Amino acid sequence: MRQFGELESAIMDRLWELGRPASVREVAEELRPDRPPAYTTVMTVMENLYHKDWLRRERDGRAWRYTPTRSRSDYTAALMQEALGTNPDRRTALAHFVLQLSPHDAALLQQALDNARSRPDTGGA
Amino acid sequence: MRQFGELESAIMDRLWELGRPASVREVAEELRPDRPPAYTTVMTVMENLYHKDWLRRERDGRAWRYTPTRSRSDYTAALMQEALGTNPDRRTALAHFVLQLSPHDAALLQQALDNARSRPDTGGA
DNA sequence: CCGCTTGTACTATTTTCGTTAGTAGATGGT
DNA sequence: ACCATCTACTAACGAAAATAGTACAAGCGG
Repeated sequence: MRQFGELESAIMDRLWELGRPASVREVAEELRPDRPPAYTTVMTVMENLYHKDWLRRERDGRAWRYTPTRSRSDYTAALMQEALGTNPDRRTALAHFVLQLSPHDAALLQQALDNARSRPDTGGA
Repeated sequence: MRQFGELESAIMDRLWELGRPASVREVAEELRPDRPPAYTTVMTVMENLYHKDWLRRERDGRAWRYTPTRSRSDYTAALMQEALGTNPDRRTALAHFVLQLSPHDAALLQQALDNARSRPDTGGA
C-alpha cells in the first residue's frame, strides 16, 4: 500500500472532511488555494483513486459523486499496521513507537487498548 | 520521510539482517534471487542511500563498508508516527490501529506502554 | 613488473508514478 | 437549438527509483 501523492492527499482530505459523496466540482473548489489545479486534473486524479479503489462512486445526473472507500482513521491505521508489518521484531518496534508518543497520545492509546479488551471487535469501521 | 523503493528496501533489510558493516559485494549477493540486479546497480543505490543519510560508511581497504544510520525499529516507529501524524483524530486512528492488532501484538504493545510509564525516556535509540 | 580482478566514480538511460491538462463528445436545461 | 457542464480519452511532463555501462585506480599472483 503506497502512500498518497500531494494532490491525492489533498483530495482525500477534502472528501473525508466533507463526510458525504461529493462531485469533482465540489472537491476541486478551494483545493489548494495557492495553486488551484485545473478541473480536469482533479477529475483525472479522482478517477485514478477510483481505479485504485480508494474511492467509490455513484451517478448523480451526469456527474459522479465520490466517496472514500475507507475512513481516514482506517487508512491511518492500515498505514501504521503496514509499517509495523515490515518489521520482524515487533516488540522493539512497538517499544520505540510508544516512546515517541506524546503523553496525551500515549493515554489515548492506553484507552484504546482497554476498550479493545473489554469489547473486542466492537466498533467496526 | 518517504518510504523506500523496492530495491532500497531489499538493501536495507539485508543490512539490518547482517547487523554489521557490509560491503556492496556482500549486500549484492543473494539479493533478490529472482532477478539479481547488477553489482553496479546495488552500488549506486547504496551510494544514494548514503547521500540520503540512511547509511553511513567507512573505508575498508579499497571498499566501503556500509551501516544503517538508524535501527530498523527506529525506522518502523518513525513511519508509524508519521502515519499517525497525518490524522487529526488520533483517538479514532489509534482505536482502529489497536483493533487491527493481533492479540500477541496487542500484548506487546501493552508491555511497551507499561515500560514507558515505569521508565519514561529510558531506552533511547 | 604486468595483467587480472575488484572496487569506485561518473554518467546515462529506462521505468514508474503522480501531476498536469487539453480536446472531443455526450447531455441536459432554457 | 444552443450553451454550460461533465466525462472519457489522450498525452506529456517531472521527479525519483532502478538499471547498468564505462573508465579508471589499485592490489595480488605469477
